[in-house]
Amino acid sequence: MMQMRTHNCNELRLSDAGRQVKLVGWMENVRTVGSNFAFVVLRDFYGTTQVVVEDEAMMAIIRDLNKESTISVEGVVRERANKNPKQATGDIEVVPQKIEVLGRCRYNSLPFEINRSREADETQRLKYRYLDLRNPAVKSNIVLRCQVIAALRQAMMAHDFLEITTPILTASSPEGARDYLVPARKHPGKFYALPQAPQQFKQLLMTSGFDRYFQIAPCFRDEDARGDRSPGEFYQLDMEMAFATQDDVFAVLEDVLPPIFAKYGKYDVASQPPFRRIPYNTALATYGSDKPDLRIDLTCKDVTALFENSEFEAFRGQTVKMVDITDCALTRKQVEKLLTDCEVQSGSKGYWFKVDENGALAGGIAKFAAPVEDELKKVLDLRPGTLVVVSAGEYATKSVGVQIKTFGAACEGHMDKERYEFCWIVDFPMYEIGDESGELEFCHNPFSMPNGGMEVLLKAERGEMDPLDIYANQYDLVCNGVELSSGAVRNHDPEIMIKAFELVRLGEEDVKKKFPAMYNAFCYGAPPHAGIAPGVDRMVMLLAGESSIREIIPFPMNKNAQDVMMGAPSEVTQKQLDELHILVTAKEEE
RNA sequence: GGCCAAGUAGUUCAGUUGGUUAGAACGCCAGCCUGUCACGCUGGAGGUCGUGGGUUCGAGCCCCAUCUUGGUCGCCA
Repeated sequence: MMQMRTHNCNELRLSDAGRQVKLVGWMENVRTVGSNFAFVVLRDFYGTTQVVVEDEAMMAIIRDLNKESTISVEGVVRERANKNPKQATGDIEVVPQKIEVLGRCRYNSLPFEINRSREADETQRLKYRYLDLRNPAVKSNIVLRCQVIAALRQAMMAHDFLEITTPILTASSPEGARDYLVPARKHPGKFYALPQAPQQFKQLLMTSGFDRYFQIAPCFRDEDARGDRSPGEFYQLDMEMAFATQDDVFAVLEDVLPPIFAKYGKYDVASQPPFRRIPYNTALATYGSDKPDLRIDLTCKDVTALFENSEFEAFRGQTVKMVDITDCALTRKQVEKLLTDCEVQSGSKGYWFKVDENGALAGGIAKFAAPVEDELKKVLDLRPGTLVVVSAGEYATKSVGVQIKTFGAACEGHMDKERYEFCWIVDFPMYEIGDESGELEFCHNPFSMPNGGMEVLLKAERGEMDPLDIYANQYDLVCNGVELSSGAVRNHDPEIMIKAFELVRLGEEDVKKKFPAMYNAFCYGAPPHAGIAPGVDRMVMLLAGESSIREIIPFPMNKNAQDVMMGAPSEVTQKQLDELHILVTAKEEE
């Protein structure tokens, strides 16, 4: 036989009995029964097949091998005496005539057991990622990732989008996150930057006359990690459409995403278009979050007015928000534990009271709620069994958002977990008062077209309207409480761009300096255009039902942006530094 | 950078008010077992309890510092 294998380890069935075959794979397990009889589990990418070793020559080879060695097994397929219905190949086994060692595993003790690697310490898993990935349960997320990306590409092409790659080595962008810089050998003292997103390139493509662009785009941002945010690099389904409105962008994603979520997701129900559209301010007021989880049926009510003169100091004169959770079976201890969890996440203390079986307010801060019980009943459902959680103070809005997500997940009957709920968050404010400067600043990004265009900017300039009331044609796509992407109708008009900058005390020179290529390009006739960029990693994470983004990245970095397997980042030679004209002024302690 | 949690055998964990020789499961090694499939049975090896200091007659446990990891806030237009 010339090929290395005739079948894979998930292929042979009862009908193959008697066939001469050759399999290859990893020796996953050996079960010896008696002294000259053993079952060997052979595993490859596709599955496992049992090899039964019955003679001394074969036994000698197996005894000499550590688990996880790769071997080739040539032999005959035989019907099993005892079949295993749990295994796809459980009706047959292979009786070897020849076993060849292909790659010896030199260690009889591994950093973790392959099939239980998900329970192992994460640093060990990342250091030995190639072993971790041998676990089919770990590998399956990477397979899923591949399938999802292929499906996205196919769907985008079907919608007449062209995939165009944009530069990885580009110019540092003055706005946004910290850049990853790359020293330019031929230009001492100058640096390339890795793109935080292909934002400017895709807008330039629109200006070039490409009508619909997309890219599975690598993006690089030097910011700290989170559970759902990988440090350093991530991928976006970046897209942009010329002569398009917000509705056009929504229509494409509402067409592309639900079938992919339904097909590849852990849950088979995905909300159907059109997705709910929730104005940013409404989302904050109703859900305490700009990324609400619509699987949860809880909302918050602002009861600030009722506690203006409260005896409770934490409420008096403060913003007070309440969430009524009907039919809540949580014990007092559980409630307080959950509130502590919320406090860790939001940094703001939470309070509670409940309605007992007689309809009386009890527990927690009931004493302070009692004086306004009648008024509370008008906005809250205070029937027996209702739990009310409360946030107060400067950060009440955000705090109540954390409470809704935490208690919604913990309380029976308030969250239908097995589904994907999409919504658009729309009408983001264009400007805000900066925390540090105390002056008007761009709230999100200066690329977005203000809702109302030049007219509203001029009004604000003349003092006829509050600039804080200007909304941007900007939107977020949210699924199950996860921000999947941000997008906008872009500001393609240099005049409006300059005016938008003038409101934050900048001018034409600043626009030119910050976005020279885009500004110049827009002066040659630009199409109105709009786009969005859903995060591929987060999407796969939702589909896989994982809570850590590292589970769906083939070779993830740890929280501190290190690749412990490759040893990155690492020191480089003095010669390399010299070529790059780099003087290192501080070093990390070894 | 702040806050919270964790760090004990190769791995995952337990370890009582601070008190004898630090345990279990899995893995590993040896022996037994001719139909296992999370094989089984018997035995064995394997520990500077993250590191350094302190309190104490006595510290895995208490205190301080430090390191590492995870979560979270800041940050992420």
